[in-house]
Amino acid sequence: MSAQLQNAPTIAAQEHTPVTPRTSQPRERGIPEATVARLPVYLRALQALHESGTPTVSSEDLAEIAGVNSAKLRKDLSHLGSYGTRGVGYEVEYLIYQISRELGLTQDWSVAIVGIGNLGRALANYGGFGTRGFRIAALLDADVSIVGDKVAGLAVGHIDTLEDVVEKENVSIGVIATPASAAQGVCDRFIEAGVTSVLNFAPMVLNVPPGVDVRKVDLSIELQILAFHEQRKSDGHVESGRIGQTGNAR
Amino acid sequence: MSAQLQNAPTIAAQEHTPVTPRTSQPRERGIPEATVARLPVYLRALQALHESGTPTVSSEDLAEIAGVNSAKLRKDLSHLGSYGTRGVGYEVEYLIYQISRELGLTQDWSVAIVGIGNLGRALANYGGFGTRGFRIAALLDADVSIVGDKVAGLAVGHIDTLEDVVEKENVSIGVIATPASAAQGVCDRFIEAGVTSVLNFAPMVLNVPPGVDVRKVDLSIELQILAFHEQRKSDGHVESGRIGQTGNAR
DNA sequence: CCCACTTTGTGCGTACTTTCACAAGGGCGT
DNA sequence: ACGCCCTTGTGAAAGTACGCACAAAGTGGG
Repeated sequence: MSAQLQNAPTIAAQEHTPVTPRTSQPRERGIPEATVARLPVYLRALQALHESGTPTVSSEDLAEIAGVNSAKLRKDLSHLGSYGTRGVGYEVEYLIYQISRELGLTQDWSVAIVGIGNLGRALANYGGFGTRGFRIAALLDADVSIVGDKVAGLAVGHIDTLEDVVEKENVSIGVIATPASAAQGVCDRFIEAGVTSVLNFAPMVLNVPPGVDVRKVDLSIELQILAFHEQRKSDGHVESGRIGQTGNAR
Repeated sequence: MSAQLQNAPTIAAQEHTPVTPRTSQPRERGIPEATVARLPVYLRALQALHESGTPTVSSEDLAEIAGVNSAKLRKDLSHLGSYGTRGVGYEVEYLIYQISRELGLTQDWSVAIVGIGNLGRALANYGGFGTRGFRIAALLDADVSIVGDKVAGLAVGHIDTLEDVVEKENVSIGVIATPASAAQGVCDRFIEAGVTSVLNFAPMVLNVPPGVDVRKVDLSIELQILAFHEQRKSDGHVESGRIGQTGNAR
């Protein structure tokens, strides 16, 4: 056997908590976290299909592209509603819309990136943002020698303008790409300014109050997980690995 | 209510498969994937404690720092063996060694990064590598205009030397930081050259044969997951969120 | 209008995770 | 030495996730 982890979870939700109260409506808002994490993967696959002119797709085919089990994919989609047609499959364009809506991508989210080093620049230049419901509202850094520089068409602002930017641009998601030592401070300022969702690239656990979502992406952690599996392979174990691909799930 | 996801899983293992045959030895090699994903987080927390001169730490305190439930932390560590002392806690230095060993960080792993754009540079300059058992053996790119440039002290090589580098430097982990369109091709070459662990930053699912581990980190997927939760908050739901922090787990 | 074929949506069993709660174990003061 | 207090390690319960297998539901041909 073997393994394949594609999409590994080094990013992880910090915790959970029931969510979805006890209201119990028709189809109560209760999409499993694991499903939410895979929806973006399906969305990407669907967009590729759409661009290639494919009108409909079966769960089998879409699952193949997304790298998951087809039953899992159907169950995931069933949480959104019954958008498929038996005997036919799913209409690509319609499904793209439904998933986008569910993920909240039909509205625009303003993002502010703090820490414009190589990683911050990579993020700013990452094409996937603007095209998927996100708008980079500002790039901020503490280093005055780069403040004013143009990155991805935007002038880098000074970190001290964070609060102003958050308010004026209605920033709802803060991205931290600073060194670990500055992360908590930036995070606190984001929260103080009203931001309730933070994407943290700094290698440290952020301390945040209830109500704030933090997702963390840690490059070295991913490598460490790979090292673990790599070690196992040479340990003389007849292990199998993994295949399939979760989508950011954890 | 509230939430905090810290460490979210946008990175996800593609699949699994039993692993750990039917041998059943004393304490068979069977560390849960969820645990493996958290070990790097504990390791980082422990290293911080070590640097600040703390000799021992209780599961309660370490869990607090790492952002997880203390019972979970104890259970995770129990998979490695009994390295704690009741009534006292864990000896920081000893635990660092044990986790490092388990993760395979006591040996050096050679890493080759392909795609030296902003992201590739960010990765190359990321301090967490060298200090944690990883050695960047080569930086490769297809763009001849940057081949030869010095990045993080290394000269960028041409992608055509990939096979040579993998063999000479004994590369065991390949990092793909290229555009999506080039990712599969690079991945195939890595595999053909003998690499069995790949860390993919390109926004696409890689197709790999059994025996190869692929972990994927997708920036836009993380943002989409945050958008989903952010949307829920304003949906008028009295949701709770999450707290705690998984560590790259799936 | 009916039948054969295809593909969805899901009930169900299994496996994995998380968390609680507590017994077992070790240190320290007296 | 004894006993109290603290913290680990873990059994058991609860919650989640996964994937199989199949009934339900459309499609299209005859």
